Amino acid sequence: MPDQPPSPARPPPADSPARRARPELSRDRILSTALELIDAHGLNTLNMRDLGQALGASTMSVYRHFRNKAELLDAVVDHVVEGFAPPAMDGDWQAQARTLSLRVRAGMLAHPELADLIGREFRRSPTSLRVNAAIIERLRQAGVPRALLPDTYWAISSYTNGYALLEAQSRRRRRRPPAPGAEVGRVRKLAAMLDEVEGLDPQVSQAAAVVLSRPLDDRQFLFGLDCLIAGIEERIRQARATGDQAEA
Amino acid sequence: MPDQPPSPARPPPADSPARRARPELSRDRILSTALELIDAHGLNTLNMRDLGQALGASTMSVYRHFRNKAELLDAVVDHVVEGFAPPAMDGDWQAQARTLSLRVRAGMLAHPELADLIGREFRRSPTSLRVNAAIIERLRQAGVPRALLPDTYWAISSYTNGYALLEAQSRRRRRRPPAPGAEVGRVRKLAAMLDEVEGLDPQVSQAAAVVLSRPLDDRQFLFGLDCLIAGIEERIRQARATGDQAEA
DNA sequence: CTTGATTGCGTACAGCGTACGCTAGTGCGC
DNA sequence: GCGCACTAGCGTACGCTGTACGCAATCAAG
Repeated sequence: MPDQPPSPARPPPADSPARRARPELSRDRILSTALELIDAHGLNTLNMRDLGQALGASTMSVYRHFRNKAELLDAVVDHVVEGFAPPAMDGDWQAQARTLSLRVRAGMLAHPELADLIGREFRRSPTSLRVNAAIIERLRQAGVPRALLPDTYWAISSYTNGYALLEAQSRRRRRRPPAPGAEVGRVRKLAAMLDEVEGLDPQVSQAAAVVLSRPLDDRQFLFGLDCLIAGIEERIRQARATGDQAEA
Repeated sequence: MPDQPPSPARPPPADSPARRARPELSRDRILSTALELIDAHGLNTLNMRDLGQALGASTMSVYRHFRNKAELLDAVVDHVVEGFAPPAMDGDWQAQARTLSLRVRAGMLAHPELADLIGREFRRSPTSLRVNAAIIERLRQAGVPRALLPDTYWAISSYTNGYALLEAQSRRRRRRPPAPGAEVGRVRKLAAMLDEVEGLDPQVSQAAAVVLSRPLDDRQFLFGLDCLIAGIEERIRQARATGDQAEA
């Protein structure tokens, strides 16, 4: 395993009682406190001083458990990504892929402030690798042929990440869930902005406002996801038809 | 139009010769210099002092043209997004959507360091709105029915953004284009990382390494894109078949 | 009790964005 | 020509950030 940061060679003996009046600092406590702060006040406003204070400790104490802020954030992300691990499932590969994608998206939206860190790049931490390997294995077992497995995985990942990132951003903008009747107001507001853009036909800007103000929700996410899955299934059928002997 | 930052009410009369020995500071010159610095040294390392120096000016001079760093970066992004504006095209909607998506992706990959800023969120700047409105209008004219236009737009946008973001990251990791024979090394390296992850069947990690080490390239991008487009086309056909009178 | 390791802490510093006020140069009205 | 209002450019200074470093307190083992 990769060496722990400042190498806690001898971990506290676990049977020792609370060694200090204040609850002891631990990786887990730091992580969950950091996550709370991020969820509450945003990723950008998190700083080490506030984190120390929220923990009832000093700023620098955190550095006994994490080499630096980047490593801390990485661990927070891993903490969230743990939850993406696929449960036992059955059904054809389409159904499973759908469930997996929805699960990842839900996980990202559970912490919109972290979504950027989660979805912006392919992460190589042990946790991320394990979760992704498990997802890939599910797809393989569910019947996606080996030859199409990479294409399938990356296509669905890309769509899921891309959509969830946009969605997370719109949740960050207004911290409350979209009010039921707000649809009209949204369109009008965007239409007003579009009208102020020079060199734009009013007809065009009207149509664009309708499209761009459309709320990003489950229904719309599933539209794209199902289209993508259906398109891939078509390819799989073709592959099976043309080169059947390639299958084990 | 929205008020210019410090309101340059009277712009320099344009016929005036170079008023100083040093080339005069201007929005455009600042923007292109900033973009060069970002491309060369990365987004994170850009700071106002270095930017001033690269311009042959002082740090604070930039603030005469941009209210703050965020606004500057926004303008840099807009500068790049300008290039996404769709050219005149013809062909069915599938072909046009394909071209548009490829164009956006290419634009993002032309500046991998900026990709995060471009693709992470839906931007509301006049430039972004104009470009997006033009793209939507193209899709509409090419025959995407109004009722499916929002779903179609967001699905393709999400996929394109999501894929290009991942791709940009992998370009940032190694500044050189992927060497032709490096494929095997990539797989082995990832396989080694996966082997070190606990609780992972060697068989599974082997399969995952193949999938995850797959380079993100044109071919793979087009696989997902074409699947998505084909899936959407199927929906459009269905819509036309069931409710035909909805069309104008 | 001594020794060595480990956690928590306070201080201090460098890098960042940028508020503020000064200066020198410009075009306009007289 | 002469001021006048305005502006682009600049230097200084401040507050906030991450974190290097060394000391203090704690505890296990000898």
